Amino acid sequence: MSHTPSGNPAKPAKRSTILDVAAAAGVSRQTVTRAMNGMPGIKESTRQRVRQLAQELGYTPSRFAKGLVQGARTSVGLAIPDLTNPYFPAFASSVVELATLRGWHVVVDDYGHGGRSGLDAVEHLAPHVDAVIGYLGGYAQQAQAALGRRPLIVLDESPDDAAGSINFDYDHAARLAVDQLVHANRRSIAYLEAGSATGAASQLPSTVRGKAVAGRLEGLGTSWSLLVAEETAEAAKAAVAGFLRERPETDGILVFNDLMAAGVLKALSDAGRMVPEDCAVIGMDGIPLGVLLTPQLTTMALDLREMGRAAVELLDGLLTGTVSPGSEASRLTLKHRLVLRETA
Amino acid sequence: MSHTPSGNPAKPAKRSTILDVAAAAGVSRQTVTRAMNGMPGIKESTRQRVRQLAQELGYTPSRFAKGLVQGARTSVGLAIPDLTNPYFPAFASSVVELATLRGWHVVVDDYGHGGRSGLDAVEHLAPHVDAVIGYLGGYAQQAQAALGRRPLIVLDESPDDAAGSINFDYDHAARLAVDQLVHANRRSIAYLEAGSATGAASQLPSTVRGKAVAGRLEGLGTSWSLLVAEETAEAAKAAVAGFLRERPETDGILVFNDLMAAGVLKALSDAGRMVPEDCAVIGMDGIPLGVLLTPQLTTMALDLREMGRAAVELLDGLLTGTVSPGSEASRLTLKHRLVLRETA
DNA sequence: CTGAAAGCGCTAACAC
DNA sequence: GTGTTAGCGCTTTCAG
Repeated sequence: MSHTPSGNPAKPAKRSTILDVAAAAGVSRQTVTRAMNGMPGIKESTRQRVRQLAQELGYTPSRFAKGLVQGARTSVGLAIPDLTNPYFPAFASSVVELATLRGWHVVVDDYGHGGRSGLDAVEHLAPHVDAVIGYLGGYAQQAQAALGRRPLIVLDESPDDAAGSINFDYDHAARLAVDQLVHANRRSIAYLEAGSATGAASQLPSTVRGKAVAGRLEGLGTSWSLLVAEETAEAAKAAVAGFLRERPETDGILVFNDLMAAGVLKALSDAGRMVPEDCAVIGMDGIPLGVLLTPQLTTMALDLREMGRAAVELLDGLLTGTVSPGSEASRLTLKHRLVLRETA
Repeated sequence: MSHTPSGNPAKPAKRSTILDVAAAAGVSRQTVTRAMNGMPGIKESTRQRVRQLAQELGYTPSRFAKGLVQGARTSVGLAIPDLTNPYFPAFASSVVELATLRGWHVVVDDYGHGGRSGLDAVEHLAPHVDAVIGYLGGYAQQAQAALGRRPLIVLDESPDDAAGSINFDYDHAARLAVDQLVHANRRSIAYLEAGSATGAASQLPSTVRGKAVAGRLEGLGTSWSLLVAEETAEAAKAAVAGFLRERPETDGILVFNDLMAAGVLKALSDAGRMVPEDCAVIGMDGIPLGVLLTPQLTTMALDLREMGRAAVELLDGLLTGTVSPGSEASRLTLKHRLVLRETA
């Protein structure tokens, strides 16, 4: 048990500065600097004494003054739509790990609440960071403008206006997934798209991955249906539950992402359908959640650790000037791989 | 190596400062400040022109100079052991949301990689933040020391040395959970603890929640077993799989957290046990994952949004001086509630 | 080994 | 409307 010396500092007293410590120790501020930063050219006893005093006064150097003088330690903004979808923390975890390894720090903004947009997130982050990595869902152009010279790396979005980008080869993913279903002789395939549930009226998917899936399905001349639900497991479950009543013959479902696929599995189970016997399911993302489901989810997986590494390395290149903004090297395209588990 | 011709600002040229913009516009720096910050007392045409130039020069104000002059906009560090366990992002999401609402920004450190500790995380965060909220797994004393006067809020840890703390009433949780099993006539109960798998040799749980569960079980004179596994679904699954072979009579399992409970469910299903008929399972945490599992997980739930709010409000109090460090108001204790779903 | 000066980039307070 | 002065807290010279 340790006691706080001389009472608790209750009110946020004016932060003590280097000068307070210097005065208390009867030395100059440079000596304090030397003591605090472990610099040479100072007597060990002095260092001890100064540090002791600093501790007692609760002195901690101002990050602003330090940054102003020394030049910024890199600070990266990470804009994410929804930490509640396990996909994003998995990605964030990787980014944070690798950024930390480089001595950077990461400011996270989850803009999924209160009707905020990816642009809001970037604007909120902008004053505090040297660069931003983010899933913005559009706005790349304005977001890059808000950052000025500081690089923006956008994910899963048209790369034209950002310094860097990471995209996915959805045609490849769609091909693998659709073919898997078709080769297993699935005849009535549905694709569950994420979006505002405008009813099943719209015949065209709106997301890039949706379009890729549709394209492949059309290309094969397979009969298929489009379903739309909000990007949550619950909404997916409800949408599929309703759909199964209309189209009981459905024997294969492709899903926008794994989280929604979890909801689809629930709907199938509630409807008494065996998976994959009666109906196969393929998700997309490859998050760890998939193996915890019953049956375990077959999915188009991205290597999220690899993605984090790609993002951080790309940013490093942009920051050091090794990679120039908008150059070929600044546009990455990653591919999904088919992970066969139990649902297809 | 590609060198970009002048004209395309590729290399990280020396950041342009307010003076560069002032010079380019032929005005004083104060006018630039007024233009950039939307301050009054400036002709609209001048503002436009200055902003235009700033944009072209890629000028963005130095956060250090600004912070030095204006006093810090609050920056909160969030130290978290593992973004891969859905519990933590759920909590983080809430903290980030509410901090953002207050105009704060949040620097996240996930210290679960590379053998880093909670203390490492705080030390890494310290230079950049005005306060830290964190699951540190010990180290509160040293972490608070590293922060000096800046408040530290520790979660799920002895609160003695931190400015603020949030703890859980595990006795209450253990009572609810154990009684639920006992009243359902479960006779051979096991508790799966998180920790380094030292073999089933140790007869005593090491975590606070483990001790609470053990206490309740002992108090009731029920026969029970202690199991230990690392804090992952996979490890939990393996541990339980092995245990079920030794003790096939097991008919109720209490689990350290929901993630591990997911693994337990898999082990049970692999062993051909029906849940809850053959064996009931109760998790702890109340993360969204629970409802996606099959069968849906019964659990001792914390309201994570509520927790995030409690943490942010407590921090606000500490920062403004409304709450004094170490005072009664700075020590919060939250209770779990039993959420009955399908596994018990 | 220690101290004194200069200045990082910005904005608040006052001139004009 | 706009410019000038001062100074935020720190580290980097450079003297002693």
